[in-house]
Parts: sequence; C-alpha cells; structure tokens
Amino acid sequence: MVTMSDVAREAGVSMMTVSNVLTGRKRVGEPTRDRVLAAVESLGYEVNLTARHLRAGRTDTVALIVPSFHDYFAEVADRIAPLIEAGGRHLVLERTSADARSEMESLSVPRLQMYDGVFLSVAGLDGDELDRVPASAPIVLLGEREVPARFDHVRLDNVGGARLATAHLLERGARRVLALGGSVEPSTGMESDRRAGWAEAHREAGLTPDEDLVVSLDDFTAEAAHHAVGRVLDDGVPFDGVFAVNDTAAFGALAALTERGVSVPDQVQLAGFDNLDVSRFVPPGITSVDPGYDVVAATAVRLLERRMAGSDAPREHVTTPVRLVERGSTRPDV
Amino acid sequence: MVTMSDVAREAGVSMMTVSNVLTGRKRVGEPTRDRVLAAVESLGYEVNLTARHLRAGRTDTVALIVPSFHDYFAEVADRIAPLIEAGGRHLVLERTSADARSEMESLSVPRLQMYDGVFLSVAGLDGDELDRVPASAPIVLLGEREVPARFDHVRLDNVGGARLATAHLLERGARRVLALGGSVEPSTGMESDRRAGWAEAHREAGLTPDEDLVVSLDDFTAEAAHHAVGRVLDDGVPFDGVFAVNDTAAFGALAALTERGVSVPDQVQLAGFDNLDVSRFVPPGITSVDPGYDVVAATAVRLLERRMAGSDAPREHVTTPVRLVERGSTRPDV
DNA sequence: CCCTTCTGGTTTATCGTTAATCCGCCACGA
DNA sequence: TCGTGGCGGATTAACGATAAACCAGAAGGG
Repeated sequence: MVTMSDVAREAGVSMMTVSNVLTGRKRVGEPTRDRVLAAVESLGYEVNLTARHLRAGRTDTVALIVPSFHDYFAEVADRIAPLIEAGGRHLVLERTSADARSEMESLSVPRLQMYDGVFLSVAGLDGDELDRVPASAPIVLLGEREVPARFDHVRLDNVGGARLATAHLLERGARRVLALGGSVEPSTGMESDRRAGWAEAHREAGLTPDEDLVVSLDDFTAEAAHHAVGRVLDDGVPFDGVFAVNDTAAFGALAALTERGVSVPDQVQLAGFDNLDVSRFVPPGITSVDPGYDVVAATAVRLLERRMAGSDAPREHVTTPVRLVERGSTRPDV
Repeated sequence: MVTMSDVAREAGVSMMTVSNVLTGRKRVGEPTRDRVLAAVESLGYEVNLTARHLRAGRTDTVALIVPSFHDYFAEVADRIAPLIEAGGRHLVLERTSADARSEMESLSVPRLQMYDGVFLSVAGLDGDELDRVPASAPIVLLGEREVPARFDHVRLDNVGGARLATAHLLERGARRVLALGGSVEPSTGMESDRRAGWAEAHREAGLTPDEDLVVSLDDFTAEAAHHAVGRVLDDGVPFDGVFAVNDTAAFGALAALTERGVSVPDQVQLAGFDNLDVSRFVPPGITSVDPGYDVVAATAVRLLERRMAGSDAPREHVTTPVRLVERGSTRPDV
C-alpha cells in the first residue's frame, strides 16, 4: 500500500504539503502542487479514509437504519440520498436485523459513532433498545411510535391520513369499512394511530365505528392481509369498504377479494396508505394516502444537518402532512 | 470522549490488557479482568471502531452497492444480509447515485477500501467505471452484463428464464408475444439476454420471432411500460401475449391493458421476470420468472467470503438457475 | 540447583492521516 | 533602515487502537 509519506518523498516535500494539495485546505504554490500531483499519479496513491477519519474526527458518512429495505423505506432512502450528497456527505443503509444479536450490533454506540449522523427508523424497535441509544450523537428518529423527547423526530400525520382515506370511503357510500391492520388495543405504532383516524372519520360522519371491523395483522405483508381478508369473507362478515394501513396490505386484500369474485370498487371499495409507485398501476389503481416522501426526507435532513453542524437547538418533533390520491379502487365522485 | 487509556489508568493496568479483555484475544487473569470490566462500566467506555480499523486493517463491514434501493435489489439485500452477519460481519447498502459526480464517489478506490469486501451491482455502470474498479480488493460483481474476467461474477440465467416464460406463453396459445423492454440492438445488459431468450423460445417452437414486437423501454419502470404498451395498443398492433423483462414493467403493461378493457389472460397473456413479492397478489397474479434469490445470495456470499479469506483461487463466473412461477396472468394448462 | 515452560502482564512501535505551530523569506510602507 | 505582514512550506504531536516482542515470576523436570 502506497502512503502519503511515499508521495511526499517522491515529490520532495513534507507530508503536510501533500495533504494540503489533496484536500485544498491550504494554499500551495503552483510548481509544488504540480510535483505532488505528478507523484500521486505515478505512484497511484489513494487516500486512506480510515486514517483520515481517525485524525479528523469526521466520516462524512450518514447512516439510515431501517427494519427492512422494502417499500416505504426504499422510497424514503431514495429521497434522502441526494439531499445528503448535496451536503457533501454519503448515505449508507443498514438494516436492524431480525435476529436480536445483530440488532444490538447495528444500534451499538460504537457503530453509531462511525457516522457523522444517523437516521433511525424506530418501526421495529422496542423501548429498551431506544433507551440505550445515546442522544448525544446527531440522530433523527423516523417513524410512528412515541419517542423520548430527547430526540429529534419526524413522523407522518397518521391519524389525519387514515381519517382522510376513511372519510373518502364513507363519502363514496361505504358503510362498513374494515380497518385492515389496525390494532385493537392501543399501541404506540402507526397501526394504532391509523386505526384512530379510521374511528375519527366515522364519528365525524355521524357514524359509530364498529370495532368488529378492526382486523389486526401479525405483520403488514400482502400475505398476511390476503389471509386475513380471506377469512373475513369466509366468515360471512358483511363489509363494503377496506381501509388498509399500508399499500402492501391493500394488495393482499385486493387479491383475496378478486379471487372470490368480489368486485372492486363496485361491491367493496379499497384504500391504502403509502402510495407506493406500483399502487398506481395495480388495476384498478389503489386509492392511497401519499406520505409526502419529499417533505419527510427534506425535514429529516434539515434536522440532522442542523444537529451535525453542532447546533444545540431544542429537539423538534415534526409531523408532516399527507394527502389522499384517489384512484379506481374507490368510486368516482357522483 | 473516554478512551482506552482512561480505562487502563482507572483499572491500574496497561492499555494492552484492556484491549485483551475486550477482544478476548489473549488470556487475562480473572481478578484483572474484573477490574477492567468494572472500569469500563463505570467510565462508560465504548471502543472507537475507526481506530481499531486503522490499526487492525479490517472494518468487519461489507458493502452492497446497487443502482437503486428498490425491488430486485431489496430482495437480494434481504437475503445477503443474514449470511454476511453469520460470518461475523456487517452489511451496509450504498447507492450508485444518479448524478455522475457522486457515482464516482461510491466507486472510488478509497471508499471501496473502507470495506472488507464489496458486492457491486453492475446494472447502472458503464465500461469505463468498471475498468477503474481495482480487482485487488475482494469484490464480487452481481448482474447481467458482461464483465472483465478479472472479477468474480454472479448472474442469473437470463436467456433461460426469458425462454421459459416465452415458451410458456406460446404453449398456452399466444402467437404474437411482445418483448417488453427488450433492446433491439444487442447490448450488454439483461434486456438483451432476455430478448434473446424470447427469440430462442420462438425458434424452438418452430416460429419466427417478429422483431416488430420488440418494444424497448427507456427505463424499466411501470410508468415507462404503461406508456409504451398504451402506444402499441393505440397503434393497433395486434398481439396476444406480453413478456415483460421485469415485473415492474409487467405492472405497467397490466395497467395499460386493463384501462383499455383488454382482458388478461383471456385476450392477452402476460409474464414477467423477478417474481417480486407483490406479483403474487396483483390480480390476476403475475406469472413470473423467479430468480432464485436465495441461490444468488448464497453464491455471491460464498465467492466473497472466499476472497476475503485471502484465497487467490481463479475467478468464478457463475450463472444461477431460474424457474417459472405460473399464475393467473397466463392461461391454465388444458 | 539450574534450565525450560507457562502464565499474565507490560513496553514499544506503529497504522496513515491532519490540526496547530513554527520558521524563513520577500515585499512594502514609514 | 527597520518593523510588519503575508506566503509557502516544514515540524511536531497527536487521533485511539493493536501486533509483536519482551519480561518477571511461578511451576515443573532432570
């Protein structure tokens, strides 16, 4: 491995001069600079980032730690990456693994210290894990659960979004709307907020939400939703609308309905949450709550960059707005 | 920041002893070990990974560098992550950015050196970029294009998969099958291989592939496919089958067909490639080529671990098998 | 009684950078 | 003529850890 001191010797200058030429942090005379660059070229020198990081105390890298690389998180990551790069830093993704041992690894203080800043999606985390995360480092939490006040935090307007979607279903004539994936007992996750929005919409419409229509899911996959909706249909529970807590679950519901010959939106109307790219193209098009990915990303990056710049401004807890995108899975306005 | 030397002083031992206690690399007497651990606890010491990396020459981290965080790549990442963790290392994802400047960043030698090993998806890379990547570091290339022999390389059986899907369409009665996303002129990407498989299937069935049915796409998104298929329909070009080079494009095709009242699979049969999770749930279920994600991941990890272990075995170029998953978008066997 | 071996620990020498200082030189104004 | 102030560059001293060599003392063998 060729080091900076090799280059310095070759160019007949000190290491600091080489460093200054490469980083541009101090002015270096033209002829000297040329000699250094020539030496770099001829030796094929490449800076050792690890050494730079140790000495400089920066890694110029930001991590986004998510429970899965799919769907919602991929969308967010795609939006955050260019913003971070615009700030001269690099974004990497890490996954909080399913298995508990590696989970602690990702969230361990030493690993977090490897980054200038961290976006941490709290979806899969339990309270203990969150408590162990130091608030000293620049960290912005993303996600729906309640978090300690000592963190910056960006979340969607889950209640509002769920209310929008449900109100839309009601307005278009649905009267018995499943809350697919809503949790029955109050929890701290998005499923509870979105269920609350579902209930609110009913009350605002002068209706009483029927708790029997809340269908909980073990995980928010298409498969689980497919299974759950299939069972509701088999049980003969009547319903004419489905609000799925995310689009992936909506796909599962759509499949279950279609398989049994239930027409969407004629017999059952369907709305989801997340507005994934593909939701627009899945016939008949899934009506969905758009989380405003760009706003989420921009807000999160703003908070993190401020923290990385050393600000000790009070922590912010931001709720970003959402909007409803109407598609073929709900009936057109009359 | 509390360092190892603080701990050493507190415990009344040398730094090396602290290091040995924490890494377990050498035996340390019971009472001494206890004193060290107590000091670690009371000071709240956490190892500095950057310093360890500099000294030890390992980062215990592996990177997966992909052009996008979506779909196929998310699936692969989900499979690779646990395998890498089983080897005691960490997986991080990086994206080769759209914009050229940061693209070079991700692939620069210094950044690659940050990792013990790298999986590099070559989908978005041009030849020059690949040439600049050093073959000295442990690198395994993933993806469809031809790559220099100096790299280990894992690719799918694209030709075989496309042939399977197309043969299936022909066998079920389709006679004019669009190659959606196939490139007309031979390129080095997957689109060219998959188009070749499409043509092979025709010849094997005693048919002549009609080049007019090859519909190229600017990018392999649902949106582009939706647009392209819509135009083919508007032009009145007759067809009764679609082989889409990936499932995302298949969704776009399905949307375009459905919007115009063309029934799938009765009037047009449809098959895709990638077998995404959601493909199973998009009515009527997308027939798709399954890339065997587990095999791809296992193979790639095997190659990389061998390389990280220092082996100088000859480079391998592995093509992994695929299989067809039949669903409702093609007609049932008669 | 001396020599080897083992155990548990310390010392020394870096890993490859960069922040902070320092230094010699020339130019310039009073 | 002498201070004053850049400018270009070299020196010094870490950043926080670990590999390798070294060493004191106890134990065991002939």
